[in-house]
Amino acid sequence: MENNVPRVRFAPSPTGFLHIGGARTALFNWLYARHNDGVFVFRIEDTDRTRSTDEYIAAILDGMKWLGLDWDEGPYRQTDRMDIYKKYIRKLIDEDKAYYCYCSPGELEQRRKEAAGTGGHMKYDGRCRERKTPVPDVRPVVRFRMPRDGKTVVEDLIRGNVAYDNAMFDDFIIMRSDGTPTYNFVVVVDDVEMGMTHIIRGDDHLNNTPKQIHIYRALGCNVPKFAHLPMILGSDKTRLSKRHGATSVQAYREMGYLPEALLNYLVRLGWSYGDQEVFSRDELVEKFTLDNIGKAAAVFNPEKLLWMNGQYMKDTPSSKLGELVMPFLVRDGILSEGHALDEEWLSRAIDTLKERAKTLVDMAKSLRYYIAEEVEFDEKARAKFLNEKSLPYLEDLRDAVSADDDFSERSLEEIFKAIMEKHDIKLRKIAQPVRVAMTGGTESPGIFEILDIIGKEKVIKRLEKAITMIKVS
RNA sequence: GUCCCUAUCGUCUAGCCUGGCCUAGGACAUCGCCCUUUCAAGGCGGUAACACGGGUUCAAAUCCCGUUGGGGACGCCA
Repeated sequence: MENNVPRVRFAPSPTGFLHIGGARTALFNWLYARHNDGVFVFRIEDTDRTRSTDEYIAAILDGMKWLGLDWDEGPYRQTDRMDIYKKYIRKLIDEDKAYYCYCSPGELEQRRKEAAGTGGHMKYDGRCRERKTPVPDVRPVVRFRMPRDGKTVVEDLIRGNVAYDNAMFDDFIIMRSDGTPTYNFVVVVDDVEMGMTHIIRGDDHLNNTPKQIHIYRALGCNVPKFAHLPMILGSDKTRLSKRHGATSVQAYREMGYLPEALLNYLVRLGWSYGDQEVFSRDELVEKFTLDNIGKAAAVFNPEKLLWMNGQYMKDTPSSKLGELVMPFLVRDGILSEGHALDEEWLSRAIDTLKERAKTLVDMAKSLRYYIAEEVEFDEKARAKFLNEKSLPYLEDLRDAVSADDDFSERSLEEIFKAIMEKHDIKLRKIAQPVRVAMTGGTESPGIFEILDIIGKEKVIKRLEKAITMIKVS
């Protein structure tokens, strides 16, 4: 044959932001394509015109780009392809594989309710199946003629063979009365037209698959391979939703997560490679295969994601983190827009912070005390450490630092040592008050490190401020 | 209601296909200790799971059946 290049796709519907589950589906498809030197197609399923918006399309594109999931074809939009669908529907009607149905939504809803009440099947009864004449003044839908007996087997790469009794399916609608086609139909037409070889998607589509298989057959096309991914659930084991906290990719972006970390966390929801937890992108591409995917649904655990992000923060070069943290500094009012920082200085500051910061937001927050003119004090910390007791140490330190032309880590250590000896105290007695004077709080990198980063001038200023505060109170 | 999927520590998972190496391994979280100028990080150690019941077998987390739990689908949503 002409070729056997695997072709896969990610096909979200733009009725919301790119969420965690969608991102993972996209990731698995992307990895499959990259691992197998295949083609990754991006398609927007926007046939639901009432709920799809351009804003969401833009947001999903943005999310994909941020995650670095680049596509080889697309994005295709189904609303641009209506002529294609109409052509196929025409064909099915002409071949009597589909037919017009004149039942109104109200009638259908009514019958469904009755069926549910009496324990029967909630499916369309097929009453327009053999109708030869149109009902006047009614815009009909088009239904697909499903077989009434026999079985349909879905050969799933993850779940094995799954058999369905055809008797349980009804003749589903493939075209609405307004002339637009529906999901189960367009998805097949597009996957056929776009030459998809593998359909990797959420588990929630497994039950749709037999219907789609019959469409493939009716169209006279090859059925692709299917791989249905286990779902991602919230902490209470129900479908992941806003109730469980942030679910959109951009929300994590705004909380200061790194795309690589999010991807790494997501890939481990359902996929594993022995005991390994941390994978570079290249490693993932190299190691990803469908047979390491589990079958059971996974619970999304924000704490592990946070840990994962910390791992990536540590391993990201400080210069890179500097670039990444800039927007957060501006957003959180730590730096005014357009104000530049010395790159080398920022890098050094980040060196001291990246081991402890779990997110870019954390880092920005810590950077505040390096950058700001005025320290913001935590009241508890201030009360505990900036008081009469620490006053003499702070005064001594101010005097010594002012006289210290060197202001190196080494000279500072000497100064501290001298003060410790003079007052016969341990380092902690002086380090904590100084830390509070410098940062406003009790948590920070090593005391000599932060003095070095803050710089002599500001150090003296902050010591003065602390001393004044103690004296005034 | 009907159908489909699924089931190892609180959570993500390895092991299951090709039974014995499993007194079930790793990671997050948690607890304790160490390191220490704080908070982290790091190091060391601990608590913690084969859902249940039947089979098959010399032997079952691993194979079979059932039960229960969880999830999903049954739309003129995707």
